[in-house]
Amino acid sequence: MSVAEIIVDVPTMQTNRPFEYLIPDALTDVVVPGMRVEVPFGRGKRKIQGFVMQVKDSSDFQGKLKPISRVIDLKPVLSQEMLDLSSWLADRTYSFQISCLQTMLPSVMRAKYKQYVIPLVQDNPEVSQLLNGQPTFEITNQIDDETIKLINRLRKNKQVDIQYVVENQAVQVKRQAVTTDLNIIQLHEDKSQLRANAKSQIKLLEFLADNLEQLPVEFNVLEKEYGISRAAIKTAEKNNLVKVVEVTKLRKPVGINPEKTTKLALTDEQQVAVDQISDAITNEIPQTFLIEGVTGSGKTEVYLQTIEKALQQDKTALMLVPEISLTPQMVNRVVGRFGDQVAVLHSGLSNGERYDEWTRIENHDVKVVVGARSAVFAPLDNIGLIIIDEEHEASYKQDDNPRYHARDVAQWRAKVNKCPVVLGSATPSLESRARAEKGVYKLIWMKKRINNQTLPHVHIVDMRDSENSAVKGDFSPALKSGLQETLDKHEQAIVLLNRRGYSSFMMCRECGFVLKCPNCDVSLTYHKDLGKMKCHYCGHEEPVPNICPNCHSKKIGFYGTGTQNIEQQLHDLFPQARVLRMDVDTTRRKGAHAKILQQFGQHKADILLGTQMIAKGLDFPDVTLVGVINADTTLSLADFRASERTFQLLTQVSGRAGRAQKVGHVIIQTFNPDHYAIKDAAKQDYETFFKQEMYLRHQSNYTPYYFTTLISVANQDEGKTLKQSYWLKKQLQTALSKDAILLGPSPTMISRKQNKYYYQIIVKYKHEPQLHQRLLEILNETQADVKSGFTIAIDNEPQHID
DNA sequence: AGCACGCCGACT
DNA sequence: GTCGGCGTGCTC
Repeated sequence: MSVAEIIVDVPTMQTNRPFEYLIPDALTDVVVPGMRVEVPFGRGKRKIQGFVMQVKDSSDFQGKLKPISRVIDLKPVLSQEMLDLSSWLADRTYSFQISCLQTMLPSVMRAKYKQYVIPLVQDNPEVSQLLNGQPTFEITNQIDDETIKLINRLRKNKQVDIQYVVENQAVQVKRQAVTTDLNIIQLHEDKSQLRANAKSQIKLLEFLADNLEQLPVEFNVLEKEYGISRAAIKTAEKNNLVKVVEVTKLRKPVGINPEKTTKLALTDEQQVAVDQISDAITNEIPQTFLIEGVTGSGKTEVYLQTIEKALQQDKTALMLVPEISLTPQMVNRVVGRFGDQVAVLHSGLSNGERYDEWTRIENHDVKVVVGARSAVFAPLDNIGLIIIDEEHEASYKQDDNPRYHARDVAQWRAKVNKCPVVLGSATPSLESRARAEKGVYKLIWMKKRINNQTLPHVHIVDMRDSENSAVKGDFSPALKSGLQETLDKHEQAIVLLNRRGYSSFMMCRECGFVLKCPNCDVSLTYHKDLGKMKCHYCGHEEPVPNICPNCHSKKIGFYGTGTQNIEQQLHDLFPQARVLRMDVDTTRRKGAHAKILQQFGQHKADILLGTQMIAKGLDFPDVTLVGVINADTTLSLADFRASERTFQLLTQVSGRAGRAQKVGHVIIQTFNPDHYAIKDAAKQDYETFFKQEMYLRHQSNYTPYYFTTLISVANQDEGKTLKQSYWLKKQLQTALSKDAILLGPSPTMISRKQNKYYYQIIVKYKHEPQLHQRLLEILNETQADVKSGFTIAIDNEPQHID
């Protein structure tokens, strides 16, 4: 007897454990751990997807085992390492194991479920009407209640049945591609036969001649990278110049073959770093290194040379970068060094493309994977090195289930693969830096900028000063003249507006009324492009009112500063300057982000205006001025990481000024010029900031001195939410020692989102062996409430508290 | 999640 | 009496 333990695709607490299924004789030796299978589940004829966790030859189950219906994959899609990882992850993040398994795979591998009504009788008028001449009727979630009732009744009376279909979306799509039988001489001959105005044909033949060894090449590559249209290819096909074939395997897109780069000579500091990490790779030591390297100290070269080391030893390497710095600049540097051994997992990929990249990795076609957070689950074998660049970035933590931190996953995989982890940052997170202090991580300093570039001159502008507070707009005289000077010298400037939450809202000057979202407890923000008021949480839209809905006064107007507003001010102050705005609105479209940066890089604009996203890892040699409009908005948040985030942001953005030969200037406008986060950022002095911040974290019992767990509770009914919160707190109290600190319940900063009320409880602790178990029990005990619209979320080591 | 079972009220 | 409302509990 062959039995499989299977995690089924039903994300609830009650089904969050393996279920046993019989492996039919025909599938013995076919069903192996890590494979997806289709199984019957429940009393009806429902079929769902499941993951095989284990295969064994006996079962303790008392009832009758059902057999596996069919296998979805021919070979396992998850290795034993990943299966083990999913168990650990589920436990650590308090999430369902099925959710963990699914996050490890490309989204197209998630099963799609469909239900069809199939007739059991021929002559029922109601059935005939429902089917409407079709053999089956698909049940979608748009079907009205009446029809659902009808189907249920017909089913009870055995007039119809319901068929469940598990669909696998992950099929390799066939793509059209071009190839040719002609050789290079024939191609040139044919080209010369063409009419001179057959531009596309000439272009196509030239391309083919240049890339003969790369054929076949996909249509979409030709279209996107070379502007050769489908029509042109068809014409060429008609004239027997080319052949059109279908390809399943994704070819490496020809266009993004960047110039090969070679190793750069290392500075002493870089050499030390490379040597230490290489040692750990060679000796297979799962040590975590923290490279604390100022901007421009050449961390990337260290990454590249250590990756090379891993490859030399026939190992693979994984490099994580924040989504936002996954720019062509960055990617080209890696691909330039390692060529087609690299797979890049960026957000610009379609789901199909992502699946193709995943397949390439899974097939061992690549040795290096570069990607954002989720790339930490890349199906690499024999990993020799894991790098996490900009280690402090909050985006490494996923903010919905499973709430994992890529750093933790990386360290887990490092242990299994016996390889080092390299964390790199100019402004490490407090916890990482503290671990380095304690010797848990090995600290590597890189204090010198390459070519001894000088650090930018930073000027802090006190906005409380009379000359500054008297100004109408948001630009102090100092920033204005700084910008003017930069423009005069034909150099470029970056203007940072801290946080988008600070954008325009509507307030009545007569009664103080603020226009708010009807579903969420936030003010609506004005979107100039839509000409509407919009909620950032639920997407609710409404027209801009011209009289106050409360007191009917006409004195309702915009307040606050958004990027659009600042852009207007820039136009008014410097009419001749070309301004590029980069924020959530202008970068919503895929690829828009890269396009804006490219334009700016080509000096097609003088000023780049934007939010946080312009602060990261960009390297524009002509930028000599960075202006920060409002340094303090992140400071005033009621979050224990507020200072850390402010410091990191200001340090990062200041690092953008004056690379290459030119001296950079940074002008920071603030209402808190004496705050240590701002003063230390101005001096680019991480160590001083670290000491001060550690002292304050110690005072207020926060990370890294204490562990934190955030539990948030939500319900449509505010009273119920509060009652549940207090019950929860009491439950926790009984499980915790006197040393633990229990805060709340308190309403979240946005206390109502999508018509649900949110309350949170914070647990701060040093050693609470009971806590984990108690939280799991609580999750189990609250199952009934979850069904009635109640939610409970547990965030282990939250990145922000709001 | 989806389904059955079971217990209540208001209908032919 | 019975049809159908939803609360509860189970799924290998």
